[in-house]
Amino acid sequence: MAKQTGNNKPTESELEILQVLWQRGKATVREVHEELATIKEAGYTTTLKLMQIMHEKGLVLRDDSSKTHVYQANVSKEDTQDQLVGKMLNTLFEGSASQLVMRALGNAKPSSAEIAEIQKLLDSLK
Amino acid sequence: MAKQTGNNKPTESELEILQVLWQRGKATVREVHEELATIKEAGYTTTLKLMQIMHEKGLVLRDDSSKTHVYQANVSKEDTQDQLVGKMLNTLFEGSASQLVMRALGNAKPSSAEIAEIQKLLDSLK
DNA sequence: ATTCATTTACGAAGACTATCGTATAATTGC
DNA sequence: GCAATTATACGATAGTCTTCGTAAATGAAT
Repeated sequence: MAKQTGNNKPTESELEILQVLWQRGKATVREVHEELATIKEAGYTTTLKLMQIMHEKGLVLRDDSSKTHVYQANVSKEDTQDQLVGKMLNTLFEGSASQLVMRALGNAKPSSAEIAEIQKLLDSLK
Repeated sequence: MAKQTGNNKPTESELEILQVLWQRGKATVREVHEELATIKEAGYTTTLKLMQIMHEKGLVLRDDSSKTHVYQANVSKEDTQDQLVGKMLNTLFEGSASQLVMRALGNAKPSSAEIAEIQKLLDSLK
């Protein structure tokens, strides 16, 4: 999995595609496209083009040994999350993680199971 | 303060400018520019142009009663944070606030004061 | 008043994104 | 083998963002 260097962050559309790849592991353009079709409108060639560009950028790997190419993510979900959360921390929360956490928790009304999970993490940080 | 409608989210550069305005309340282009100069390189007219565009978009208010215009934010920091955190929740964390919180906390090494603050919020949610 | 500095306004260039149409290549089914 | 389908490749377009040069307006200083 390629290390992310900071300023090659995926675009909105690329993130949607990465979501599918993270979830499925490997997928063809058609598969990704069908899944995206459930949440947005776009032509098949649009998805194709995006995935080709992502390949050029190194965001995905491609197996083109057979006619129908098979793609997979080349950046981890975790690295991507860290990268974007970090960016957000700097540009919107002055680097204060707790402020971000408060905002996220305050709005999202987490379930008690989620709260317990966070509690556990919090305890381990103390 | 104008309500944010979702798809008019500020760009990266616009966020930098909003940061300054949120902090100072009111500011001229020159003041914003000088402050931005400490963290990035850009010509004066670049900052000016950005702020003019932000004015057209309604992101900032402008008092042009004197030659040197005075700007202030027209979107609240809180609304903007909610908007972008919400977006991130959907596109990167499948809507799970706790996952986002874990990521943010896991990486940012919050101080014990911050931890205590989060603990208080967590207690109030239980 | 004329010059000088500062400010705004305007326009344009370059980069990047997202979108799609069309062409070409490969595979499948008769 | 040939037609139809499916996939990829390529190029073009429209939109947006960032950047800056240059011109025009305003105000200050001598």
